[in-house]
Amino acid sequence: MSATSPGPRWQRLEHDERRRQILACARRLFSERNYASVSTSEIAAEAGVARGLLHHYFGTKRELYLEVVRSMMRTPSNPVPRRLNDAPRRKDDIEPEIADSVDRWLTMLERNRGTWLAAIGGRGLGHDPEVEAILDEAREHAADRLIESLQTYDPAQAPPALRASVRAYGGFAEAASLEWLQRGRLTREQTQELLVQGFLTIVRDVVPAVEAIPAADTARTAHARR
Amino acid sequence: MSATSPGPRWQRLEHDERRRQILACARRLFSERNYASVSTSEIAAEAGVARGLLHHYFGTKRELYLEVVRSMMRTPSNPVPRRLNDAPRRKDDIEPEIADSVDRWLTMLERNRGTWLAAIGGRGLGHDPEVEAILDEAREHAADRLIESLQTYDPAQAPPALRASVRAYGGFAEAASLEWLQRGRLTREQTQELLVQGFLTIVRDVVPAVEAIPAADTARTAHARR
DNA sequence: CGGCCTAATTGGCAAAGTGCCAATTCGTGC
DNA sequence: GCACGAATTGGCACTTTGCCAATTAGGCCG
Repeated sequence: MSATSPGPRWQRLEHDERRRQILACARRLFSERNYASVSTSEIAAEAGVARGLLHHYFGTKRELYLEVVRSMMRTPSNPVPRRLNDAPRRKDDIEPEIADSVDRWLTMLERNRGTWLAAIGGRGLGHDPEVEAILDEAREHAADRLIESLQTYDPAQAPPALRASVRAYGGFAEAASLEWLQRGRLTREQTQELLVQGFLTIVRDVVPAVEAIPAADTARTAHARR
Repeated sequence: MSATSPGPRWQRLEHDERRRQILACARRLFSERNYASVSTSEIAAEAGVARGLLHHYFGTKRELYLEVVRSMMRTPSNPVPRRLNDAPRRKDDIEPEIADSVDRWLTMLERNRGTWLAAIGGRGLGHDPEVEAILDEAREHAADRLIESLQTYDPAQAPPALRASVRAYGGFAEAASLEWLQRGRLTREQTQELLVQGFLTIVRDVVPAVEAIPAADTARTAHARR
């Protein structure tokens, strides 16, 4: 702060290093708030550089943002089995490998929790709590209706694990519908079959297996007695 | 433009009607491009009103945007069974009702294709092709690895329906993981079971049923028609 | 050791966008 | 027909973004 010291007013960094530093700051800010409410001045201040420098390195605010999205996507979004060794086997014999790959993937999620939630959770970068809340409410409502149709639980008192499973099926249904409407890799008839059979097997076979596992016993699940 | 005609320079509309008109214009623009690249001036021009009027009706650009999101969410995101009539029945007996509800839901999707794709497709409003492309590439890559692990097809030559089903499972996995990491309705053990059993039943039981249905003859058949 | 030379970095300017409010204009009711 | 209220406009102040010329750090060569 003392203007008497004749030291350099700013430090010169190597190209890649400065770039990484700015990117890291932008990444943190974009993870917390949505695109529009993060200003380039703010990112520059966070990185301790002049605003013009961002443009020198990334061109425009949008390009910087896209770079952030790319860096986030380095962490996978699905369980990805490690290359299976040796001989081909029957499909119904792959359970151990799948279980293993899912396990490794979940461990990865636990470690990169923050990053993954910022990238995938909250639907794409630019984390926008209000928009999220609106979408979530609609999905939760759909889940209620689906639970109702099972005629086993009152939606308000269904075990959290069941509700979560139904929400997972919702993700399944949305993705399948996109494949039909947007990418055309499914016909309508195939989509229908996928959704119906998917629902039945999940409800009939998968959910009971999940419910057999002890639930988290936090306050939230207290009312959903074992 | 002729200043000679003494007619009113602008027309006065009833509160709700003007509001709906502006909302419709905003909705169209926000469906086509992302939030930041749509300006309030543009929306106002589209609606044929002064920019200040938007603020009179909606406060800020962001509030207008949130209103658009809400209006989009009136169309459901999941198949929602109609209230099941009469007596309770066993879970394994509900297939007809589920099939029916899925069918009605798919019909609704066909009718509201544009709206639904804008709201759900591309993950949330603010349709951003570049961001979408980045996320899609990551998910497609994960699907490749998953297909590899089945040791039945080379990922590059897998039938579109299989690839689509795997992508649907990806949606399932992401939603389940959010339930664990974000909402805490699943324990890690439950998530593991859900993902493993979900994968096995989908691959073992659902995919074969889907593949038994004739595929679209060309890759983009369904996609190409408007 | 000292000046030069390149490239990193800054600071400021112009254009565009947003929020807001006072002034204006339409239309209805008295 | 006139006044009053609500709808609508237009413009002002402020923030943000994109850009570029000027400045300065710090390595290199003599």
